[in-house]
Amino acid sequence: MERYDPVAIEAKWQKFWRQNDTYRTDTLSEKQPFYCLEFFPYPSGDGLSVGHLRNYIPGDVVGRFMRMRGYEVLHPMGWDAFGLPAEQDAIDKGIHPADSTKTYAANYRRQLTLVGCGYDWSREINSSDPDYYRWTQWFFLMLYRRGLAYRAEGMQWWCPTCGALANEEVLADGTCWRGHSGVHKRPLKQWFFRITEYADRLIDDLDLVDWPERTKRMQVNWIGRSEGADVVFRTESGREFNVFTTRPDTLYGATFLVLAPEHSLVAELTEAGRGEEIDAYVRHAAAMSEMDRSAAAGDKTGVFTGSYAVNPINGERIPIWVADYVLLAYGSGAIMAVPAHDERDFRFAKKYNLPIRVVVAPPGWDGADLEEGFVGDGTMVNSGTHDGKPSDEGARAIVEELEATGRGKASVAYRMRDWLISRQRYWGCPIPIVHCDGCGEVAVPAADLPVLLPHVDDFAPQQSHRSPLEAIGDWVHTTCPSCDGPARRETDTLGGFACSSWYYLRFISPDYADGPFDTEAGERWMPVDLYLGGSEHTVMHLLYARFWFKVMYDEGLIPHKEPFAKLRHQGMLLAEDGWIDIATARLSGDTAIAKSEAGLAVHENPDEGSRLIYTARPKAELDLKSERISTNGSEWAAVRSGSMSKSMGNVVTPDAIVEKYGADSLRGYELFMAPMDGTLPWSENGLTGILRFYQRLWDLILFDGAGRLTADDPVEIEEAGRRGVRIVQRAIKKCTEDLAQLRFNTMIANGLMETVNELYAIWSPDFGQSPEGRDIKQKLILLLAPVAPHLAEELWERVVQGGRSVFDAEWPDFDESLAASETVTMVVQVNGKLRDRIEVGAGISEERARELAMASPAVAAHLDGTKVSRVIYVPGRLVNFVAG
RNA sequence: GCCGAAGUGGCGGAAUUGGUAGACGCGCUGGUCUCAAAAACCAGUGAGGGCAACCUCGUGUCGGUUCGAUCCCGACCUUCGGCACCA
Repeated sequence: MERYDPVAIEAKWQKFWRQNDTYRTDTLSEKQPFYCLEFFPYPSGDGLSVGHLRNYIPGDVVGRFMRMRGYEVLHPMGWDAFGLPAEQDAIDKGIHPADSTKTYAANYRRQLTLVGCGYDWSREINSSDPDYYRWTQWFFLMLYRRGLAYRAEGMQWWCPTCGALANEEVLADGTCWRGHSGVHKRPLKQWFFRITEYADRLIDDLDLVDWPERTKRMQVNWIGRSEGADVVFRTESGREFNVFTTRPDTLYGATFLVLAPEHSLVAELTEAGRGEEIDAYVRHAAAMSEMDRSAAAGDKTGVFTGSYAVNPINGERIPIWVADYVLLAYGSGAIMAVPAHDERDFRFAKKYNLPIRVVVAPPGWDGADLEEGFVGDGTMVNSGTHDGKPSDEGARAIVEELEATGRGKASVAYRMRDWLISRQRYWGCPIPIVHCDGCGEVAVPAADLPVLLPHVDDFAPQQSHRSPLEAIGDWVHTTCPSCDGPARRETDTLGGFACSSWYYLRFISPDYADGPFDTEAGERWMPVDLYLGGSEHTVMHLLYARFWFKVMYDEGLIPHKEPFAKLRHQGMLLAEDGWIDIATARLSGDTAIAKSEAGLAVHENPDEGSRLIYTARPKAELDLKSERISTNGSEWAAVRSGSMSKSMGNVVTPDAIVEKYGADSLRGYELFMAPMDGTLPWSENGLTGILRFYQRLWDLILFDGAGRLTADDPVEIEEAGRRGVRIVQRAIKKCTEDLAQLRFNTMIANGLMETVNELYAIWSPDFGQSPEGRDIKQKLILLLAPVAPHLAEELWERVVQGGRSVFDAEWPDFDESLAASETVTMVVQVNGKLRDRIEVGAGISEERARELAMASPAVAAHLDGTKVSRVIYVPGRLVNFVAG
C-alpha cells in the first residue's frame, strides 16, 4: 500500500494553488461576503514560531470553511512594519529597517505559505510603504481637522528604550509593552488624539459586537467611567476651583480639600511663611516616579497650604492641603476629602489629625468613631435637611441643590486619557504638519501627501529625546503651505498603533488611489466578520482601531459603527515541558542556566530583572511513572514551561515541524491540542497522533482493504450502508457546528477521528466500492479539507475529481433525521445511582421504558424490597427509581 | 486591594450546560509481526476491593439544594490574566 507522504503532496498542492490563483478574492462577487482577518503581524527577524500559528491557522480554517459554504471570503495578510520593534531590531543588527522589514516579511510570507495558509497575496500591504502611510497621514489630517489631534505639554510616560509612550503602553509593573523596564514620567510636548471624547461611545457600542465578555469588560474598566458631580469651592481669597466626586452624598462630611502637587493654584494658595515647605513637597513629588508613588500607596503624605475654602453646601470653612495621592490628570486634580467615607482620606486624616465626620451611617451604627472609612451605602446623618435619606437619594438631592445655586453640577470622569501618539523616532509615519513662524501649526494639504520619510542611515534615537529627523536639514526646512514662507516640518512620527488602526480597510481595496479605501466596497465588506488575535492588545490596538473607525463613521466614510463584529483570542503556546537535573542546575550557581535532559534551558533563580521562565515543581509532584524520572532516582524535577523565547533557545519553528511531520499534521495538531483560547505547552509527541490519524484516513479512502471487515463478514453491505450514513451524517453535523463555533479541537476529535474509527469497524473492500461507501469517502474528504487542505486536495483528486480544487466544492449538508440513531442507551438508576444500561428504540414510550428498566435484575437487587415511591423519566436518557 | 477566568486520570483535554464523568489524542502496560529493534496492528489503561458477575470511592476543599451536581447556591484554598492612590 502506498504510504501517505505529506512532503510530496504539500509541495504539489501549494504549487497548484499558486498557479491557479486559488485564493484570489473577488470583492465584486455576487456571493455573500465574509471577511476573516487575523491581527497583521510585525515581521520579526526571528520568523514565525509554532506559537504564532495559533493565530493564523484557525483563521485559515474558517476562511476555507466559509468559502466551501458559498461565501466570497476575504482573507488577506500584511505587515505592521512601521514602529519601534522594527526600528529596535534594525539598530541591534545594523540593517536599515526599510530593508530588514522587507526581508522579514518575505520570510513570514514563505512560512505562512509553507503551512498552507490560503491568503490572497495580491492584497499584501505594508504599513511602511508610502502608498500605505500616505493614507495614514490622510487620516491624521482628518482627525486634526475635526479637532481630535492636538499638541500639548505635560508629564508623560517615557521608556528609556522606546521613548514616549501612550498610557496603554505602560504595564502595571513599571515596564513598557515591549518589556523594557525603567518607565517613568517626564515633561514632554507631544501629539495626542482626543480619544476621551469618544469614551462613552467606546463603552456603549460594545453592546453591538460579539466579543469575549472578558475583553469587553477590560475595555470598560480601562475607560473607567465614573458618574458623580463637580463641586465648586471658593477660597477665602475669592478663588474658585472644582473638585470631582463620585459621592456628592458625602459633601457634608468634607473636612478638608486636597490639591495635586502640580495643581495650578498651589502656589497662589500657599500662605506666606509656608512657601519653603510647600515647594520642597512639590519638588519631592515631582522627583518621585509615578511607580514609586503608587508603590507607596499605603503611606499618605501631604502639607497644609495655610488657606481655607468654603463648603458650598453648609458654608463651613475647611483647610486646603497638597498631597501626592491626588492625581492632576484625573477629574480636576483636586478633591474634597471625606475621611469618614473614603479609605485614603481616612488614612490621611488619621495621620494629620484632621476631623472625621460621619455623614452616612453604616447599618446599625451607634455613633462611635469609625475604625476605617465606611464606603458603602447607608442613611444620611449630620447632613442638614438631607438627614434620614438613603445615601443614593441624598446624592441626587445634593446635586440638584448645587445645580440650583450654581455651585456644582452632575459630571462624569474617566480614567482613560487622551492617546499620546507622537514618537521622537525615525521609523514611523511622519506627521503631516509644518510649523510656520507666521501661520503657526499648518496641516500639509492632502494633495501634497505623502510626506515621505527621508532615507537616512543614522536613525538611532537621540540622547536629547528629540527626533533623529531634526538632523535632516533639507527635509526639515520647507515652505509653509499657507503663506509660502519658510517653515519647519514636524519631526515627530506617529506611533505604530496609528498605522494599525485602519489597515483592515486597506485590504478591501489595496490599490485604491482616490482615498484610503473604496467606500462602496468598504460598506459592503465591513465590518470584519471574524477577527482573531491575542488578548494582549485589548486596550491598545483594539481600543484605538475602534476609535478611528468611529471618527470615520462621523466623517461619513463608513456606515458601520464598529470595525470588528466578532472577535476571538488565541491562547499562548508555551515552551515544551521538560525535566531538569537539579544537581546540575545547582552546580552552576544561583543565576545559572542549566541544560535539562530535554535540551531546555532553565533559570533556576532568576535575577530581579529577568523573568522566571521555568518553575521546578516539588518532587512530590513528579511524574513517577515516567521512565526518565525513575531511572534517575530523585535528581530530576519536572519543569513547567514558560513562553518560547529565542534567548532561552526553546523556540520551535514551523519549518522544522513541517519537514518532519508535514504542514497538515502541524495544522491538525495546533487545532486539536486544546480550545483555541487555551494556554498550554507545546508537545511534539502530540503530532504523532495526528499523523497516524491521517495515515488511517488515507488507508481507508484509498485502500478499502484497510477496514476491519472482509466481504465474508456478517455485517452486510446493506447494514454497513445504514450505519455508515448515520456515522457520516453525525460527522457532518458535528464538524459544521463545531467549526461555526471555532471549536476546532472537538471538531477533529469527534467529527473526524471518532468518525474514522467508527468507519473502520464497518468497512470492507466491497463496501468501500459501493455507492454508499464512495459517497461517505467524498463527504469525509470535504470535512477534512479546512483542517488538512493538502491531503484533502490529493484525496479529492484521486477518488473524486481531478483537475479542480476541493475548495471549489460545496460543504456537505446534513439531515438531522439521518444523523439520529435508531436506538439509544438508557440509563437505569436507583436513587440516582447508575445501576444498569438498556438499549432501547429511539422512540420508546415512557411506559415501555419503565417496564424494561424495572425488568433489569440490577434494579430488583438494589431496591432490596423497598417500595418505589417515585419514578423520574427523562425521554431517551434515563429512568430513575426513587425508593422509600 | 478591586475586576475577571479557571481548577477533571501520568499529560493535553471531552461531557448535548442538572441526567452514562474521563470522548479524542499522547504516554504507559501486555500481545502479534521481527533474529532484534523501529514502524504498524490488536487488547488494556481513574483509584481501591473481588477468581468473577460486580461493589465502593472519585471532577481543588468543606457544606447546601436536588431523585440525581463537573454543572446551581454559600464559604474557603490555589493558579492565571487585567487594573491598581482614578476621589
